Amino acid sequence: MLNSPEDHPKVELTPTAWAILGFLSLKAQSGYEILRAAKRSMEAFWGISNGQLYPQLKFLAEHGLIRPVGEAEGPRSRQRWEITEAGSAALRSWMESLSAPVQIRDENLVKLFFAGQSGPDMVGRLLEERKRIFSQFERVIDAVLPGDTLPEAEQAAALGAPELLFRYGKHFTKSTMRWIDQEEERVLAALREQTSGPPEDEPDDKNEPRDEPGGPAGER
Amino acid sequence: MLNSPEDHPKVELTPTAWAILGFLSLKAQSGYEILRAAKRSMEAFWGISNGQLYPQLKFLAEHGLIRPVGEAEGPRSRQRWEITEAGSAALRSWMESLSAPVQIRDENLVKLFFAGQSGPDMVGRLLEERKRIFSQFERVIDAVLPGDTLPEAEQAAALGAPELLFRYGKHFTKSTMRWIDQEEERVLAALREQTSGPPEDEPDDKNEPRDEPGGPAGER
DNA sequence: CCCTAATACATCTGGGAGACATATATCGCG
DNA sequence: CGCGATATATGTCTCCCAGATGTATTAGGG
Repeated sequence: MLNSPEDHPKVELTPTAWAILGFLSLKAQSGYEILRAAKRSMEAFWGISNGQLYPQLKFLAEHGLIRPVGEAEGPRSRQRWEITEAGSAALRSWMESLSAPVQIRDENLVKLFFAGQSGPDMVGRLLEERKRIFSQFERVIDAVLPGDTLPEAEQAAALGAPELLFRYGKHFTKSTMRWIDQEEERVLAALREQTSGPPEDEPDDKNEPRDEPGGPAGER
Repeated sequence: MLNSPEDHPKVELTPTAWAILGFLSLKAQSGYEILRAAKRSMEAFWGISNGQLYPQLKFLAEHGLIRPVGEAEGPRSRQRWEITEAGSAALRSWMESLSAPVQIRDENLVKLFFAGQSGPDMVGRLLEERKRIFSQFERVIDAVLPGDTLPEAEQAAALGAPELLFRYGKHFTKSTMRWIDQEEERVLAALREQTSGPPEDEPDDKNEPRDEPGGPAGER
């Protein structure tokens, strides 16, 4: 047959391209539909941006991993795409390849890192903000499984997703919230210490929050 | 005096620039030292890349938020920097400003999202990989607190960090590992179901992993 | 039939990661 | 003392990516 795997020798794809291919493996759809599906289903753990999507669709088509289905009704009208045999094969081999390490960018945590210098109440304020951030995060997660309004094609893949992502998101947010509560107790303890003179005892923990030697502790 | 806050009206800084400023608020140091400190202390939750660091140092100096201390011994030799008054003020107002939402890029999770189509054992393989990823992650976290080898200046800020980051990292990895174990039990259940005919009962959970209604379940 | 909004695709700008390139300091060793 | 190897330190380049913005198309209401 025509499309042997050797037709398109081996192309390096960007992670975004693999994700696009993944969505097209669920069903044939347009770029815009991919965008919305990605936004609803996995925005929390993986972004697909406008600026990457359309060039990548073109690139994937050029390399025979996807093909247009039907005709675009106009130069700027909706165009649906479907995955090819070669695309499915590539996708499977991607699934079996090593994944990139998890990458996190957490500005609130950076602030917390430096907040020690500014005293316990700065830490407290940042923990409050973190609570807000993660309750917002949880709302995003909750939108992943809005009951039974999911399109059929995604329900077909339900063994892995989106239920799995939903469960992970829930686990993740709940666990983070618990950590914040623990840290807030620490802050309260530090504040008590500060107002009532510093006693030497410490609760049950090995990492005692040691005072700065001559530092800018009580500058607020 | 000369450096009133109005000298440098208001500049938008990149998140990386704020982090650099934060490290210089701990102590005067060179770009390379910042790089190493960031790598050791917060690589897991915030990256500072080579390509951003040196241009940003120049930018911060131009805007009077940091200044060189001493002289560079040669055109390409070590140059130490210290934070200025204006820099400290800017840093504090950054700490009080709203933080960007947490951003995560988790390729393994994307694969898991699409893995349902490929059957339970693909999910199982990906969960195994996830375990490896997070045990690696935990080793990074463990390196944050290597006993007492931390430089003094960072120990001075210990109320917030690096102990706080260490605790968060530990909490995060342990929690993720627990989730993986739970999901692996699900996979085992699905595999049992697959080999011994599908019984209708389900363990105690509300999100039952439903079979695909005519799908490519047993294609391996 | 026009106005407006939603849909859909496309482009642009700047931040960020990592590889690579270059320059300097240090150290072992004969 | 000299010389290579390694670690330190700064600088540059490329590509990926997010988000903003721009523009064309479609749908709906009056």
